[in-house]
Amino acid sequence: MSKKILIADDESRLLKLLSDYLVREGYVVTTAIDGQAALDKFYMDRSIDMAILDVMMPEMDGYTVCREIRAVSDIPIIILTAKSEESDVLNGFECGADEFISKPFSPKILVAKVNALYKRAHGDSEENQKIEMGGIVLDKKAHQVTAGGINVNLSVKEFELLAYFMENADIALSRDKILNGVWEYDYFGDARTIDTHVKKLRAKLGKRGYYIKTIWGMGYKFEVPL
Amino acid sequence: MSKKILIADDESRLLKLLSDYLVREGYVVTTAIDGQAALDKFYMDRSIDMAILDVMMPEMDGYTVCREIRAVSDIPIIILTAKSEESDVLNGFECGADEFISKPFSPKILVAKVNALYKRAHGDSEENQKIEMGGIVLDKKAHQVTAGGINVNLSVKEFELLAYFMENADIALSRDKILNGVWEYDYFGDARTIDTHVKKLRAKLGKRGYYIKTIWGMGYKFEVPL
DNA sequence: TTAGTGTGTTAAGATTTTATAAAAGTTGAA
DNA sequence: TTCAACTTTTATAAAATCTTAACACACTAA
Repeated sequence: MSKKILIADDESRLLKLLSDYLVREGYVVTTAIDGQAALDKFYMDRSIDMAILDVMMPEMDGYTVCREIRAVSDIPIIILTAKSEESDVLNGFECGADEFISKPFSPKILVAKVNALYKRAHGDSEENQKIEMGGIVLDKKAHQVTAGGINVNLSVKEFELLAYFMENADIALSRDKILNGVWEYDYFGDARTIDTHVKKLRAKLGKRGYYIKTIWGMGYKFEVPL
Repeated sequence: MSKKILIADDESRLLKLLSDYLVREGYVVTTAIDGQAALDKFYMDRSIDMAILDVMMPEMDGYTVCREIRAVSDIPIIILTAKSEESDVLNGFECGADEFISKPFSPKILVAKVNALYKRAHGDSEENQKIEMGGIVLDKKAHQVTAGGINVNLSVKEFELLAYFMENADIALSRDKILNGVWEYDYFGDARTIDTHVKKLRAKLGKRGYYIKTIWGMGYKFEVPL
């Protein structure tokens, strides 16, 4: 597997920095110092898997390069923007890019986005949105749950809570964690709310409801018995 | 655990606002009104766990402060930028910051990012925390204990007490130390409380219960026989 | 051996935490 | 708007745990 990335930016120091980071992550990097050069390199080497394009470049701007590439290829494209102006964003979406990162940004963020895009493009974790445990099947995409083959009708919060439990099976979860995981960041509500939803979930899941164990003085844990 | 954050910004209103939010989240906040002051405070108090730096500050800008700190420390650093400063990519990239947040931003987002960074920096704290000794397996993540492969059901205090013992195996622990380690800092209760819990622990651990040895006139020690 | 001190055991009740049910508030569709 | 479904809060009951106290027992030193 190649993992070849094309980076185009007219600031050579930035080019070097980005390149270093990505090489360290195991990517093969090709660089270009202007838009025309980027396009040339893209046509020359059709094994390129991803492109990172600065907007402001001599010869040809990033949007144009993006459109040209997109006309013939579906590879992930990341656009680096210097300004977060409305027109830029519109331009960006229209050109068919997958991600935007506005400067300045930390190398970590860039690397994280590159990794995520790469994964998505290569179906590594393909819409793997079905979880099955102990006879409970949770289908995130269809937003549907069955227990022992029988459809269980859950409300949104109940569904999200169950999903959170199943994704963190065998882990003891404090109410705080559950609030952070299922509710909003700054939710300041009563932790007893969780109890109520747990009660409903247990009831709806029937005998399988007690996969959700109470850990007294601590929280809950989803655990399928052996 | 300290959770100490240094915030540097020359706008005192913003400083106060951020500080309030973070204090509410349980952080200890130190503030500085210019870059030099920030650096001074950082050097003065080396227990600071995270820094939030505005770019535009008198005396010394945020990037410089960031670089200075980064030269001697790996703490997470968040840089606050204004839109007009966004073009300063190289500075941003090179200074080694972990996150950039451009003004204006919602305090909610800042708090969320601070929390995320804090977690990441502290090794996710509960990844794979399994201790095994003499056939007793204590899994902090799952909040579960097995002795000889058989599940042992412990209450919270019992669990914490066992964890404390196992983390301090082969060390003689006075009741005072145990109280400080497992109970609240200024717990004012009867030392006999520990005895009661030790008894229950021993009983629940079966024959392995006597790994918890009594040191007469001193306290207890967890020790696995050879 | 014996007094003195520290520890083990037990059980009751005080405290904390969770379950349940019902009321109140929200939201979105008809 | 009104209704219905959902979410959240509140109140109370029920359960589990923690602490205390009392006493029996074990260890140590004179």
